[in-house]
Amino acid sequence: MDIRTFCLGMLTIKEASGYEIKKMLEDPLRQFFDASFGSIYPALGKLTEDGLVTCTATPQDKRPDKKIYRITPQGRLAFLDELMRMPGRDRFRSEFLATMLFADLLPARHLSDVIDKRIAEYRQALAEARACPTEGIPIGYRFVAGYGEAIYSAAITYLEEHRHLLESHALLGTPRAAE
Amino acid sequence: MDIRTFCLGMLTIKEASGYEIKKMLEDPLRQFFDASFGSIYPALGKLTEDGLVTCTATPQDKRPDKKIYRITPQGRLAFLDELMRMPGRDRFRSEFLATMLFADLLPARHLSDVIDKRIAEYRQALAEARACPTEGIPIGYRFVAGYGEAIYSAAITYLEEHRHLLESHALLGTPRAAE
DNA sequence: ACGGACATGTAACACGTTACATGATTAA
DNA sequence: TTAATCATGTAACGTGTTACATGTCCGT
Repeated sequence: MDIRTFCLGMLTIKEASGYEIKKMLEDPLRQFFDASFGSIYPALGKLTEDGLVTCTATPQDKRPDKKIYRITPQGRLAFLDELMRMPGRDRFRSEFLATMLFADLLPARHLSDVIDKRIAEYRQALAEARACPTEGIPIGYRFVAGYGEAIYSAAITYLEEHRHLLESHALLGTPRAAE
Repeated sequence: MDIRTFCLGMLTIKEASGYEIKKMLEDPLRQFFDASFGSIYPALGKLTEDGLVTCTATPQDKRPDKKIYRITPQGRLAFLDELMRMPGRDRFRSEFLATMLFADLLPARHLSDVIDKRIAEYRQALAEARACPTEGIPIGYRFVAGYGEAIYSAAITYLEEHRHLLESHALLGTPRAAE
């Protein structure tokens, strides 16, 4: 699902400006969804052109007009259409895992440092997922936040229980079997 | 970590052709890392230009030369340099989760179908992670495969235990609070 | 006869990020 | 005075995918 479609989806929940859509992607959802202004604003422009949303500019003193976008009936249909397609594969791109893949090349101290920091980040993500409000939001939000909790809990547990595999290896300076 | 660096990393494990690097990314690792020929071949070309790898073309009958790449000492240094940098944030882009976010817009049957299929896919991924060989590969490989197991197990459990939240909602046809 | 594995490579395209451009208000 | 929040938008850039181009061998 591209940003354009995702914005359209956000507008099924409530009317919003580009700025507000960006904010909705923070806190509980930022782990899974993210977008920059540079993609949101053009996306909203295109949706307006295509008649899937309407735009009302509200003048504000000493600021650019706030543009409130609302989804149209055609917009709802188009979004549903997109939503009914079978979702594609997940893509879990992780620089952390890429680093762990080559952990045997790293100094022991640095390795431990990287793992410590990542566990701390995951704890942070977990706390944010748990802070997800339980009212006034579609059920899907809670479901996704819960998914985040489950995944991050599992990741933390795994890292804590298995980090020694990499760390003991690093301390021993064991050379690779392949070399 | 971009594809170029990742190829360099693969070559720290053993010499390989572009085709072989692509194959190394299948099976246990494909969940986390992936790359197309369209990115691998140009990457190897650039690495050769930069002197980080060398290339030996082995003629084969009735086939294009097989080009074996080997990492150079400078290549190892460059890769280590890259590996020592703190890894950036994970990016978990999931069309499935994007769909679940708006689950309340979907017909109940379709929703169940999507969840069923996804659970089946995760089971498949889990089986592949478990099939990861335990010998002749760097310790990091096993660690990453184990991470995959942990994550996919947790995801399956979560989906099985919480899918009813979305499904009962869909059956009831409960309208959104926000509307 | 057809698809898949082997083997490399290029070009067009899609998609999103970062940096730039502008500017007021408010809290530390 | 420095940064953050509010508020929108464009252009350059990076990075990777898909499709195209070529051709053999092997199994069913």
